[in-house]
Amino acid sequence: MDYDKYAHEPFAVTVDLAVLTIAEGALHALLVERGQEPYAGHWALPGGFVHPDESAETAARRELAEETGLSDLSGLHLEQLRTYSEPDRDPRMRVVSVAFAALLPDPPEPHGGSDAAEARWVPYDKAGPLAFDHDRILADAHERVGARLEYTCLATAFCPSEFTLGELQQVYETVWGTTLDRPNFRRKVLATPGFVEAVPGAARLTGGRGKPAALYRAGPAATLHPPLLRPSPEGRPA
Amino acid sequence: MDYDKYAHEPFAVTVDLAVLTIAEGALHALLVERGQEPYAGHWALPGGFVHPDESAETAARRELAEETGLSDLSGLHLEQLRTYSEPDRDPRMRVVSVAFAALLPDPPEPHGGSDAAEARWVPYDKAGPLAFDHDRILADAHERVGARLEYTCLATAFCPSEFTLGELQQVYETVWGTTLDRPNFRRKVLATPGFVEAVPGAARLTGGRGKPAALYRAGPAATLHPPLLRPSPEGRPA
DNA sequence: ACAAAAGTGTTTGTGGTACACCCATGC
DNA sequence: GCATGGGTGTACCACAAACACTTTTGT
Repeated sequence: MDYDKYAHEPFAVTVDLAVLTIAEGALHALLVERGQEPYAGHWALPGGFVHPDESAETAARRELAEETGLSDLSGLHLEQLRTYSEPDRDPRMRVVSVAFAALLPDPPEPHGGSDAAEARWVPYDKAGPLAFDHDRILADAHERVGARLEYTCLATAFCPSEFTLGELQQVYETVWGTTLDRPNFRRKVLATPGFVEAVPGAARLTGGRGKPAALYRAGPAATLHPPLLRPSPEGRPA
Repeated sequence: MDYDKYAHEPFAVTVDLAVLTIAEGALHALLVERGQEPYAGHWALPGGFVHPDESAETAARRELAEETGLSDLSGLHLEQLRTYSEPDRDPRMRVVSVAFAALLPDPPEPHGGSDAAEARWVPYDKAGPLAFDHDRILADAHERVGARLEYTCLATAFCPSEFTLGELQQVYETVWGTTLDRPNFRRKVLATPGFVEAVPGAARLTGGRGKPAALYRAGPAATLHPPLLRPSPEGRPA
């Protein structure tokens, strides 16, 4: 280790955000159209350089606000995914990128911003091919979120502050691509202390028709014990 | 984004390794005594700067070999933990560190090496206080490994290529700090397809006394379905 | 009346827990 | 024989899957 800051080829450190939401019953990712080379005109994950006085987490929130014009980041759940450091992942120079997975309820309309020509919610299946190694980052984020739904209370981060159990269930079904039994899901969630809290007296129509659903808020718990396992990913009827 | 590599204050990118093993029935971490400022004479996690042509993963293996003289890294399991990027975490300059959790079976004796005055296996409970934010990294690694034991086949990475079920159980008990019911553990492991494979005919004495135990190898599976949950971390009798 | 969505009840089976018990080896 | 550690069998309990059924709303 030496002390000369300029002795080595410098590294740049960036953040990339895989921002997910649920709209019209389908998983969507937030993408920006790049305004500059390399990959100008291609779609990419929002992100950018970490400033000298910022942590990666701080930079992630700032970049998201700048590039997409999203102002209400209060409901934003940010989670570090992993760091991508292959030497050739950016053609310009050596760039190490800290990737984040982020979840938003009630997708607001992005505006496009500083470095991005345009920002848009794109259905997850139709998102790609993306610039750099962003296809892989987005896929890693999806996998990670799916896994974390099983044993954490993460699902509430996809929902607005007050939500119905049907909406919560839709989060699981959308991310996992499965269907769940409604009565059993309901029991599981309500039996887990601290997962959700009933909003007294409140109810809301969901599909326009049908019985109004009771409303819930996210509870204080962070982890699920026991976990809410998804139906056997392998052929095993688990 | 601009293209002038030297426009900003440069970042340095390092790796830090929380290398864990089980020795004498207790969890141990691999620590080095720092030979240079800052924190000269203090204990720290092994690690160092990422070279311009390396990924963080490559750098992690190289640094571990250099600093500890460990030559046989074949059984080494490396897993990215997270990236620590607080602006003031290193007093010299802006250093972003990619942390890894690593597991080794059968702890070999480290030699001390290039930048480290000495390298040594230290019982996990007695490891600290460490230099920089390494106490936190080590704690995060422990927590992560404990969680991943539940739903991945990670435990075999703590074991030599051939091991007994008793040894595998000791991995769980040591990392979790609990005791498990032997018959039930055995059934769980054998019922999970691809977790372990029997070595035909082989057996070994373990404690010097007792019935020789059958030997197993790590199987092809990577994840555990259903998971092997640890006894209720909260008071709940799960 | 009918459809749609929320919510309740019940049955059935699997899997985990907690044991008791048998086997093989060293001393 | 006894201690020690490996391995098998079993009874009980809890939970979860599956599905029938009731309730409340809009059209």
